[in-house]
Amino acid sequence: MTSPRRSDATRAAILAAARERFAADGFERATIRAIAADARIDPSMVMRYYGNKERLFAAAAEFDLRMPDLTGEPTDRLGTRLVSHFINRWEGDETLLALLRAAVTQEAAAERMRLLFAGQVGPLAAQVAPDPAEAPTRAGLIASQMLGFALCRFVLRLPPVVSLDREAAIAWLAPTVQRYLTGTI
Amino acid sequence: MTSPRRSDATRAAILAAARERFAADGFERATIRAIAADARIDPSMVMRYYGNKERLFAAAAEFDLRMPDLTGEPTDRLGTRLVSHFINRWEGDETLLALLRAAVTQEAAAERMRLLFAGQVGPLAAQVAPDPAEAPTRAGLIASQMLGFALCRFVLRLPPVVSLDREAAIAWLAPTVQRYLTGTI
DNA sequence: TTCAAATGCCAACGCTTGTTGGCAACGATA
DNA sequence: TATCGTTGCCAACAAGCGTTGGCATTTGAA
Repeated sequence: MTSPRRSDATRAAILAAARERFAADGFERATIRAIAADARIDPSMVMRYYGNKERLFAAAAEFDLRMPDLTGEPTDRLGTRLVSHFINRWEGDETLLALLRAAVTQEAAAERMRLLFAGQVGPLAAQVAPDPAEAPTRAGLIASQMLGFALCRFVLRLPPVVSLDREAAIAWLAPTVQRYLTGTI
Repeated sequence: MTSPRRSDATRAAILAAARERFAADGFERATIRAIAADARIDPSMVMRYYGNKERLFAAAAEFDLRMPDLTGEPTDRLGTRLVSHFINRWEGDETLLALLRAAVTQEAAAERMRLLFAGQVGPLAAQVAPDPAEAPTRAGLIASQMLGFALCRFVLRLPPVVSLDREAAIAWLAPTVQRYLTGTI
């Protein structure tokens, strides 16, 4: 049981600013100075509370996919449920965007991304796939489609992908994910 | 008709080194000094021949998807043909990898990626899609899957995606691309 | 009231970066 | 041979970066 510190508000402000900057600019273009300015504190405070830039990123990019429990869900609705859930997670929390932007050049961020999909999508695939041994492959394929969609929509901003509304996106992507999850090759 | 210059070999060496570094490290982590060292010349030569780092990248990331002519191809083989072609392009030329890594943080690279898919996949989709007006959307969806696959395989290196052999990758992805190209929602 | 810990800012360090200007060697042309 | 553009390197610049140490102020407990 740790008692709340007076600096908790500062720590939180730093973390929020860091998430925003990392999401918008990526790891190397987001500077400690800019993050500190956003949080209205001195850059040296960032160092005191988080040690260095890498550890700050590690703290700011803490993320959980919060995969839903799909037991009892009709098998043919799994794709729709999953795509809908992923879009929710992407749009409700910019941390995943920060993670994606950083993972392209930061090995530590890439490793976290690997753990995220292997550890959270993998088990879900193991539950519903015809052969549980294929679960990692199926999780990887789902990652390729959902990360690719996020890349095109939020990072590259391909106009036709940006302008897809939520329902159209689900209608297009759900059958793909459904097949990666339960279909046969 | 421009006559060949004595420095053409140097220019080519710089360009080759730049492609390699940009592909491996991304735009900001690839330094002019490192590129010059790889090319075994002085950093100032890079500036003389390419002006600045952005123009060097623009020259190094010149790329064409070389989309094949698919007229006369059986409609149901389009997905396979396309996926196979994309994998060839990815594996045969690291320029596309450099472009992807840079596009995540460099607006100019992102713009080039947008033009690449709108200008080269779009027209192909317009030929074979049920409704040509949907061509941009279909091209965007194909981009989301193929870029997502490349992201997971070459950049993030998700183990199950890396270990997919060529045939398995085509078998999984081709139906997806086929549906994005010719299927209905 | 006293005092030590916590909080915050300032100024500066050392390093790397992209970029520039000048100077020597070379090579083709006259 | 004399000349002039080309090719290349060296040294240095200004700017920005992550990071550090010291000093003032505030806070909460004794």
